[in-house]
Amino acid sequence: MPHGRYLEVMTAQRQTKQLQAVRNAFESAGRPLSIDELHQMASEDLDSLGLRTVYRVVRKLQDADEIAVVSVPGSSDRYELASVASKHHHHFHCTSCDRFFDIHGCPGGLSKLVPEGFKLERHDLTLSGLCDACA
Amino acid sequence: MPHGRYLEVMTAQRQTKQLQAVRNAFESAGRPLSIDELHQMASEDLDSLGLRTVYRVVRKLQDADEIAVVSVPGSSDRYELASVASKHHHHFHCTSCDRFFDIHGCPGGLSKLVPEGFKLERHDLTLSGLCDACA
DNA sequence: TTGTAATTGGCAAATAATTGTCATTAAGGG
DNA sequence: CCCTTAATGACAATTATTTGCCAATTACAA
Repeated sequence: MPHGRYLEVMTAQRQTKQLQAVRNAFESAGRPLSIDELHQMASEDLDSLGLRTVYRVVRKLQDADEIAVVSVPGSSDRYELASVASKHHHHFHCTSCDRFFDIHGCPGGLSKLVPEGFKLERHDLTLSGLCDACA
Repeated sequence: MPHGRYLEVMTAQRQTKQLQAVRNAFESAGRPLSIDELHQMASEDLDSLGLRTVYRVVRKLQDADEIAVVSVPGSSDRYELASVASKHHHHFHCTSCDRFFDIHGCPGGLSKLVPEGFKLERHDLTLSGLCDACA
């Protein structure tokens, strides 16, 4: 049996405090979070939270299309709310605190950069430097 | 003693066929290469080439500023000639063959996307889709 | 050609990130 | 309030990548 959204939807979902703590972390952060950031932030609500559980909750939220993975250059994967991910946007990476932030807007005009014969399907832009707190 | 370019420059450098095979791979590919791609391509010149040696040669070329690392989203690091890296450019990632290609040109106008108080230092753009061979 | 030391390559070991296992806990329907 | 079983968390195990080690090889200066 495939592991996926359908199965999860059919399966009973318990509203555990661990799940809530991770959800709260996404809501309150308002930016893409790594597994470790999620663990740290959600642990403030629930100090007994295990890293193993964070991995499992993240997988479950992914399967439920509640969050989406954000692959970034040079750092580990981040996750963000699907409601945010569904709106085209980009990210800013602070090289000092290693946090990622959402950037709204897009330069556009990228199709003219694509070589002859190539088929453009998506693009990712990462600005980097210092965030307001670190600057 | 620090491990760095200065030391390497002072140390005798032997023109081994392994080093030449890796250099040739960079020259003939004309695109950023992963460790495994380097190993595969250079092995066509020199079938005895060990992966361990590729790691070492890449490190040495980095220390000598002959090549630079290219961090990309969702895939392992690539390396490209410093002469290419020094000219601002971006990359295209083929999701079918997993190869990266150089893109010349840049959309520009990114500073207006930066949030108030943030300091923009660099940016990375990755287009993705299908390369000409896969399309 | 010879001597020396840089280089190589196979394998083990160190890293780092994620997952399997399983006894225990607890959510929530009845 | 129970009872069933989903969920948790500690730990071991796995996976993937990179590096340490060292005997054998080889570049190249003398």
